[in-house]
Amino acid sequence: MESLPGFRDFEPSTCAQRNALFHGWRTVAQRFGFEEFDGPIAEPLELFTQKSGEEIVNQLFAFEDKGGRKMALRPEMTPSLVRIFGKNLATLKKPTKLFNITEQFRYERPQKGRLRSFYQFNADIVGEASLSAEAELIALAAESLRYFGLTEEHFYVRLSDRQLWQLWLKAFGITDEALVGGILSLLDKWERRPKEDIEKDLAKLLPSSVQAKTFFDATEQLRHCKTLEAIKACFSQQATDAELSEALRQRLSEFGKLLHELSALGCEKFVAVDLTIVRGLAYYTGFVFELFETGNQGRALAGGGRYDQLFEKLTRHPMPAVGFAAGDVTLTDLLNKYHLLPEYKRKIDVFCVFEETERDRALRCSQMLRRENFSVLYPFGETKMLSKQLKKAYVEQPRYILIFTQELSSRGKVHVKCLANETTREVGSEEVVEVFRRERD
RNA sequence: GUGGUUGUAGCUCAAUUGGUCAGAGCAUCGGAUUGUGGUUCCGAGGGUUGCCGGUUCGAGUCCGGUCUACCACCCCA
Repeated sequence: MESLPGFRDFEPSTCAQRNALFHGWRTVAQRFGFEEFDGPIAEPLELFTQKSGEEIVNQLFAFEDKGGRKMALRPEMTPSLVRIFGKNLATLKKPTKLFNITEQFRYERPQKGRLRSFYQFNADIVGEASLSAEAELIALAAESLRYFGLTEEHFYVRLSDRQLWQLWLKAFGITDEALVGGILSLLDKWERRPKEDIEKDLAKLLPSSVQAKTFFDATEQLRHCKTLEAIKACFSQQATDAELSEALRQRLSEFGKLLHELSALGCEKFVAVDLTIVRGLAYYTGFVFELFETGNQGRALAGGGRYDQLFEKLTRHPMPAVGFAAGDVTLTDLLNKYHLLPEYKRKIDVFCVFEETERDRALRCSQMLRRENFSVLYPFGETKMLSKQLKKAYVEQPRYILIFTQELSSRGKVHVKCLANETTREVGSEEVVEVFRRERD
């Protein structure tokens, strides 16, 4: 029987790779002082529909329990985070820096870089309105990739700002919230669809005062801006009133500060201003970013941004927050591509082989060594010839082989073979543990 | 959810136009080797060719359906 579509089996070698990812993520998050938390793997369905709307249900593993409760496997961690920490926001330390490594589930068609069950590294800063939070999260995202040996040759951060986009639309007189959302979602698929289709959709959305063609060309120009100066120049081509100019000046100043802080954090090599990133869902309120392989092959390695209104929406209490998530599927693909995931090999310290009469003695010794934190194997079942046992022992490549024979026991000795230098020592039976303790140091 | 490609042993792959085609290597287990050394040699197990149906004297091979995987859409929290 096979696993369900989009679900994976983790045999020892792939499980070890997965755990290596988890270890790296956890290590780096702790370096930044983020605290690990976790929540239930399933939540009330309502938690997800409140945040994302009813349409989300057909993308969820949603079902009813035997008590008729509507529930769903978690497709992301942010709603749980808001639920858990929204309970006592008033007493929450600010800022609170949180991370977790969770299995998540989305009912979608599996394809490259996307499965139905996957793991994500989530990091969030709650209770910090300043851009220092964005800077630190982007730095954390970059460091979590650097940890595995990836450099600016392999990946980069595309940094954008939904507030700039709102200002841009405002310059065209577009302020209606639903309309802004519609155009932002159009921006999200801008380069994946033919120009004519985009213009057609724009013509339907835009107020009659704005020509689709004009808007498209100007927006196309803004999308390609690589610097803040270019963005400023782009805006200045539009007729903007004093209020808008001042708002733009302030926002560009914030953007500049963020870039500056990222430089101080040693991330200038990784970060590119890139307004083509807007991110699909509407709850992002400010800076947004996505990490990609250089050349933009494949899906995003990580993505996130500021969501200052989500707490209020779900708990009625306002609370600024920024977060990102990085998935294991795209990262594993990338690391495999550059051979940055080591081959897994079980590490055994000691393999015991013994003559039939010495079995109990060998097992006693094995257990003493295990209690001293050494990994120890010995053959199971019917005792075979020493030569056969040794064959098995060598396959495991232990650091040492312990040999127990009747003849050695009669003299109170065992043999300790060191595979590294092919030497054999004769050691007193009672000293074995002490000898290994010394070896360890 | 829509379209395209695909499927042979645990893994990687063979099998002429439909006709001894169900095979090899790796891996696993056993023996050679009745007591201190891996690499050698020999052998064994393991597949209703994804599943269901159809065409045919005969299907791994052709046709239809279905499922999986992959790719492109939709979506991407």
